[in-house]
Amino acid sequence: MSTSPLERSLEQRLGLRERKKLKTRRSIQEHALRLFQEQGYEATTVEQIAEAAEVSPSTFFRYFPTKEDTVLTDEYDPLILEALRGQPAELSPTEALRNVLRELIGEMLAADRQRILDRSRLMLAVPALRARQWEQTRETQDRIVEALAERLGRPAGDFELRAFGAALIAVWETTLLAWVENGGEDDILALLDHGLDYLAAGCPL
Amino acid sequence: MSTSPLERSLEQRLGLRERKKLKTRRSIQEHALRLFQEQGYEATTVEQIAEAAEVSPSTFFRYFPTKEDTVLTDEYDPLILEALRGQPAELSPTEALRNVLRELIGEMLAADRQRILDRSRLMLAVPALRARQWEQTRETQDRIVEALAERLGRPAGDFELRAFGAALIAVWETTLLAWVENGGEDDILALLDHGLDYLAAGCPL
DNA sequence: CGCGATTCTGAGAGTTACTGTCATTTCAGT
DNA sequence: ACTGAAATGACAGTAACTCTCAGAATCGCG
Repeated sequence: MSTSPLERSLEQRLGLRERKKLKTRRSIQEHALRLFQEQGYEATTVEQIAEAAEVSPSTFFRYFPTKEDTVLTDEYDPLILEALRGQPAELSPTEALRNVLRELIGEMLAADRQRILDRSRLMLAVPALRARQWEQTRETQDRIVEALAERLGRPAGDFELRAFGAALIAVWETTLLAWVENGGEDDILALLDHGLDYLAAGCPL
Repeated sequence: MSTSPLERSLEQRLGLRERKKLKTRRSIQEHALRLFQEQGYEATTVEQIAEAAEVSPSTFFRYFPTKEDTVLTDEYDPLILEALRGQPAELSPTEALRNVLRELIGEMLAADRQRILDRSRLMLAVPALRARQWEQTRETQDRIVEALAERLGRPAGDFELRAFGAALIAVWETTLLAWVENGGEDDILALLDHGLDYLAAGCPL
């Protein structure tokens, strides 16, 4: 008697193969992050990580294209776009984005505060990671600008729109940086609001 | 009869050793950039560059700590600070920075337009270079913020000041990017003014 | 000019992140 | 159980660096 698809989706859901893959992936990532904390990022070799996770170096690279990717699996950026498209059309871009950021950051912190703080610290401390992170953020910025262009019916390359996106991301990065530097003790949402208000006021100095 | 220090400072100024070093450095850099243009950045190995410049790979690394540095020797960023400190104290930071950027970009373009365009294109096209460039720009941003803090008598870590610096740099990067994408045909100063005005107006959308 | 001290250079060996190939093992569906 | 597909590990190779060391070029001084 074979199990029905329904039962299986409840009990195991994924085949043994898939479960093993997920487990291996998590194992590699956890050992990597642990070793980075213990010995530093550069001082930790892929070989060590592979050994700790009990896989061969070849397998490591099948799961993570680069050593950096063990830190930089960024699940949040795609969510921003989704949330942005979900915002009511009558809101101005500024308001919509403020909502989106508030929502996501709220959830994010509630779920993972300490892990986010640790990872952010690592990313800010290691040049290679910082660089990759910025690259990723830039892509998100571009996609936000595209989404806004669509929303406003402006051309995709619109200069003001791009400047807006860049300035917004800059404020967000400043906020995150300030928060991390202060050990995660500030109220990051208040800080962000402050930054956005300041930006909307034309950055008076 | 020995030459006086004065004469030497006009005629050779530097010893043979120093002159050779400068020559070697320039040679390596020129061959590197040429090869990058011809075959692409990643496809060009340090060994090839060294061979073209008629030095050993060891020597290459004595002159440039990394392959990236052959492209990224950035002589402009330090000038910004100097120019900023030279601005009259009664100008607002915004005005002062606008002046500084206008001055420097004007000079820069007058001297080297095509080379700047080529190098910028390369830097924007190659991820590794983009990343390093951003890192460098960030450092400049930090120093600008420090200089402004001093100028205004605010604490160095002032959040608004940092947000200002970040937004300003973001607008500048957007400007440069738009200019390069359009083949350097726009009036970059007009574009920059537009961006700065837009920022000062609070990025209305 | 000559000579010792300093600096520059090239050769070579080693490390590490990554890529590609291929045989072996492990799982999935029948 | 059996077969095709996917995952794995061993291995070889590349390229960017790093370190060391011996020899050559340059400099400063008498």
